Amino acid sequence: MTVAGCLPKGAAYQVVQREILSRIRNKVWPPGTRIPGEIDLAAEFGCARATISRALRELAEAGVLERKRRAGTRVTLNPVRRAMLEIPMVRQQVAETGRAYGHDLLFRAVEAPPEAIRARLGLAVGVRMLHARCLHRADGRPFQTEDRWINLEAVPEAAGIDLTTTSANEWLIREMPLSSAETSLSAAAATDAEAALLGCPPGAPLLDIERTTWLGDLPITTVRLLHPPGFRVVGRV
Amino acid sequence: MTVAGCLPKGAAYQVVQREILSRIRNKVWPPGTRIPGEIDLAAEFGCARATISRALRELAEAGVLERKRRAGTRVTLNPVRRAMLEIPMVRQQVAETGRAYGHDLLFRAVEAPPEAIRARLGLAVGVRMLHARCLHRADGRPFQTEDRWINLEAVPEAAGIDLTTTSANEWLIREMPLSSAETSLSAAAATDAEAALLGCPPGAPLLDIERTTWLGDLPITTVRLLHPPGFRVVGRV
DNA sequence: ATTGTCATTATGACTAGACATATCTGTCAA
DNA sequence: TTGACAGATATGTCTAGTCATAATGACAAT
Repeated sequence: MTVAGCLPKGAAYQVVQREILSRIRNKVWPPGTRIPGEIDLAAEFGCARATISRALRELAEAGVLERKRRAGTRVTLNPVRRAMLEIPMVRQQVAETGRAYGHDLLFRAVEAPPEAIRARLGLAVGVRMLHARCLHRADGRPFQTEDRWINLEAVPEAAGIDLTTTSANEWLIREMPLSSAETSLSAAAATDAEAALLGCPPGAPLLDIERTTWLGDLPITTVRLLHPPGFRVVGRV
Repeated sequence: MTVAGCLPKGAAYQVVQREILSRIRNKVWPPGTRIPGEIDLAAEFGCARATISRALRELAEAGVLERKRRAGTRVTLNPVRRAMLEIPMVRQQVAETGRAYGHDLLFRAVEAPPEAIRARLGLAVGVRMLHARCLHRADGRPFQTEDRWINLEAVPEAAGIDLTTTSANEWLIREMPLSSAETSLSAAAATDAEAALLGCPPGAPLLDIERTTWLGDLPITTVRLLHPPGFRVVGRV
């Protein structure tokens, strides 16, 4: 672990990463600079090329560097801010803050989805889906409303679940692991019905999280989650 | 690239990842299962341990697996949904959709921050900060309001910028690369002043993105961005 | 001026083997 | 029964080297 006389704090590839980040910060390598190749850096840091390669690969994944074969490695010119949001299952989210979780099933039917939902999932005209509406509670108080459509062609078993005991979300996470999803966040004004459910005045600003989930190419479910005023989603970089 | 008779689609470590994901999905290895060790998998897939190691390491970073020395590798029991939001600079965000970007500086002063801001950044009582308010436009129409506080103790140069030509955000990204940040999203009702700026009715639901940035331990800036109704932030997993 | 060919070059992936280190387990002694 | 210690084990990291592949730039042919 001989890394150019550095105090060896942590693994060598991390020492390399810290040194590179420090050079970028201190404008030794300003944005846009082409930095030395892996072989040169390996020589400088006194380690194998694979070690440098790992350090650079991870920095590239983080968006700090841009790598291209033959062209070399450059410091990213216009870095994008990335926020990693962790959206846990409602039950855990509530339990983490030490409150009691509960949920009410408000509505359940197998019916034809509205055109917008059908198109979003790319399903055939005339398809019927499982539609469920639900209110999640923390210590009895409204925490989140859920309006979910499930593609029964992809998950026919979903038709048989007792949604009053297991929430659809939990069932889906347990039975359909590793799906890919698109999440979008926006602000919406509470309709009269939503206001009544969430216990806030009509027109109040709600945080609206919508998520559509696929397993491979197969659309599974799309859900709209509404949160009462004051709710925040926090992410760190 | 001999990977157990597989059609070699992509790199070996990716083939391994796909196979592992498929086993988890198909309940060959249900959540909680301890999967075979790296050496066994290397033998099964006919590749080196380093290749298996990389495949598993990345799946662990993605939250699919949990790894512990001596204890082995297990399929994560309660996977968390992660949404990766990319929040580009306003200028790019507007330009990407083919609209013309513009911004107006509404306010600029060096003054004492409100208590909440001061505490959020962990600064001393009585500190003075650069305070700027700004309206960003797309094709002339209001796109985003910005209310920013900059820690002049950390970035004294910021006092000298001409904020009418360069927006504070762009200057900070260019001059202070690689800072860490905490981002939070919520919904807020438009005040009368905000409504006037954004061209929406008072009380309209706005998406509120707040971000606080540090360079190491040093707080740099905190900003509140408000977006008119209809604005969405989209993230993929 | 344009197109095609080809060597060069830097990254990307991989192997076989080594040592490091956290952690679990069983054993033995206080 | 409890605690301390030693061994086993699985992951974590690293090396030195090989082969693969994408992109570039120079040069030649059209």
